[in-house]
Amino acid sequence: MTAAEPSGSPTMRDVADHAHVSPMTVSRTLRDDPSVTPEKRRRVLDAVAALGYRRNEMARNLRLGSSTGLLGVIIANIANPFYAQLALGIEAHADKRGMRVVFANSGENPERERQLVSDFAARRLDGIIAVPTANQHDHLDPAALSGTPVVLAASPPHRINVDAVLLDDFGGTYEATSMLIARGHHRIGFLGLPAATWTGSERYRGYAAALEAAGLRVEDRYVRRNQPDVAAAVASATAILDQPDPPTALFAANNRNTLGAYRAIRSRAETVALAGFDDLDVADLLDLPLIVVSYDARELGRVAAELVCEHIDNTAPGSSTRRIVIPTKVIDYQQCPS
Amino acid sequence: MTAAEPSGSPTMRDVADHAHVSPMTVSRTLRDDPSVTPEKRRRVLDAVAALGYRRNEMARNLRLGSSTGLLGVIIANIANPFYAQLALGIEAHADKRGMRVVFANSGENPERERQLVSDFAARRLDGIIAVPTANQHDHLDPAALSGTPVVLAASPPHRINVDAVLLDDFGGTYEATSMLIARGHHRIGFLGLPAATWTGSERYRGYAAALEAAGLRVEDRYVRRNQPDVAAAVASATAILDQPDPPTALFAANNRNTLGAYRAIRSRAETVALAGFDDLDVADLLDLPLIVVSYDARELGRVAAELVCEHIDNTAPGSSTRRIVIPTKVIDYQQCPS
DNA sequence: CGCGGTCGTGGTATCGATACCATCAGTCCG
DNA sequence: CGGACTGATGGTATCGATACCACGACCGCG
Repeated sequence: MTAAEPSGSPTMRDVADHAHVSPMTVSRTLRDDPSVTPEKRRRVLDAVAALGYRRNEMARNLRLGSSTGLLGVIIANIANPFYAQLALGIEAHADKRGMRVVFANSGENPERERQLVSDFAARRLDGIIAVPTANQHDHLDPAALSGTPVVLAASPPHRINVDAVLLDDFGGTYEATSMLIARGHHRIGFLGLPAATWTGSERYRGYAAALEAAGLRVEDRYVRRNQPDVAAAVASATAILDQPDPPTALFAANNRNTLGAYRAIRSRAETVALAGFDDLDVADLLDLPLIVVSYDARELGRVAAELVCEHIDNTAPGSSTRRIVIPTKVIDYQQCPS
Repeated sequence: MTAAEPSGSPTMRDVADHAHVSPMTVSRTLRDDPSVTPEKRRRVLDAVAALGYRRNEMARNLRLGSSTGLLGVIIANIANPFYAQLALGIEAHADKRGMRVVFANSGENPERERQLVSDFAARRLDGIIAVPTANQHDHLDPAALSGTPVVLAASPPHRINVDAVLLDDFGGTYEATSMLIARGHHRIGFLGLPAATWTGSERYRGYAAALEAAGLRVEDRYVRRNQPDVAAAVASATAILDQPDPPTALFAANNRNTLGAYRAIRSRAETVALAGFDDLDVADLLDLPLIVVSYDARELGRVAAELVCEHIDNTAPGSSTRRIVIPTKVIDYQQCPS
């Protein structure tokens, strides 16, 4: 070493000094500029290796004004397998575009979600895909995010102007509930999600509409709408089934509730039919008939990535707010014995 | 508007012009410097709101030379619930420290892992926690990453000097296999992971050691070690069980293999005992006795975050390579009927 | 009334990397 | 042999934000 190494990360100037060239030559070498002599190129690369130098992407991006090549994904609950599939779909498309994807977990906490979005925009990610936790979307408005494109997944925008990729929450729930009714169930319980969320209200709407279409009434005592985890779902299902004149079937509004309902039903003597939103990868292994509302979560992610990439490409994307709906498919695991 | 808005993201200078103050005053206002007159403060904040201005964190970090406050996590397979728990544990600790966590998925692709690590280091994240996919760890050496601290999870470092948080792969497998033997099984199949990975070789070692300790021999025809997904695990399990003189029990080296083995066993007439590494959240719902090697994945993440934070704090962390082992616990789901 | 001291504000240099232009050596051709 | 030209290299300004210093206004006190 010709001199004392600087304490912090080595910079391009350090490499230049070490290789006895100018910083410009270092920059060119690392940018694969062909106009660098093989001799100097070698010296630079040696110095880079000797110092463990690594170009500072943030400074580079600042100077170039170019995009960061990053797509940010804010998911509501990393422990939910649905989001894992969503993530894979997003990655599949981003890969083709040569973009990198980073994920952050809001933990279904609106304040955290707000901070994460703000942070992603401040770091100038090229685009953001968010699964909003609450119904307040002001913080997701690109106009308030220096124009960073935003696409919502699984929830439509509320008072802001962005694209969204949705599930057919209403239709899927309607169809599955109707199937229970067609099997002769007239008292059907509902394990739902908070009414303040889009999925929570849509799936409830689907449930209620199916009952109404069959001339049945929604009984509030059969409905619970706030189970944050499987244990709570078990408790709610048990409470519903412990009433006098209990339902003969349950509809669960997502995978957590389906698992909870399954556990509750399994531990009792009477048989209760079960249907639920979200497929389970072990659905066919359960020893109870189960109807699920299934959908291609990966496709949902892929489409969301496609939309956000279109916004990234078009400097003037127009003000068309697109809503794309991913279809759902009802699967009856009673019909297909493993 | 007093003038045409600039096309790109508004900058501090734009805000300054709009508010008729100098960029310095804008900077001070946004930094909550008390030496700004309320009057000008208001003008600045109004301009910020009017322009949708957002401070550029990258430029800010560059100037301040301060840390980014980001912890990067590179996980091997986002679809594996184990990693979701790991992520939650990391987040729990990072939250307490006021750090943000971003995740990236290597998809068990070593080249992708290399790119992601390089990218995280180039963007000057404060620290990296990685679950390495292969046994080649050169790209994870902090010396080659401008000194960015690295902690490995679930796999010890190979020829590099970093801390790691491990599972008791050997012990857990040994104990569970021994339990199968104690139940009278003398022919035990093994669904493993690639031998080139740490977990793959350790879990195989545990299996083999348990057999040997009981005076049994490892039969190669009972061993398959490369099932990348559940379907492949089903196929391998079926192949093992279809042989003449088949095993009466199987050990599966991770949750994918356990599920695959379960499916294979379930579709045949004879009963086959099953044990596996990784707990399943539906383990108690399966209609077959099941032994699992369980552990606190969240704790693993928490400890990894702790270690990497210590490195971030200590400017000279010493060269002690620590390895912390998270204990495993064997759970017998036959014993605790739901 | 003048002098030192605070307080609010703006100018300038800088973080690390690169675009642009200047420069200088070497080459080719009229 | 000289001038124009190509090609490698270095100097300078800049991206957006902020640390540091400088400056003018205002205050109180002798």
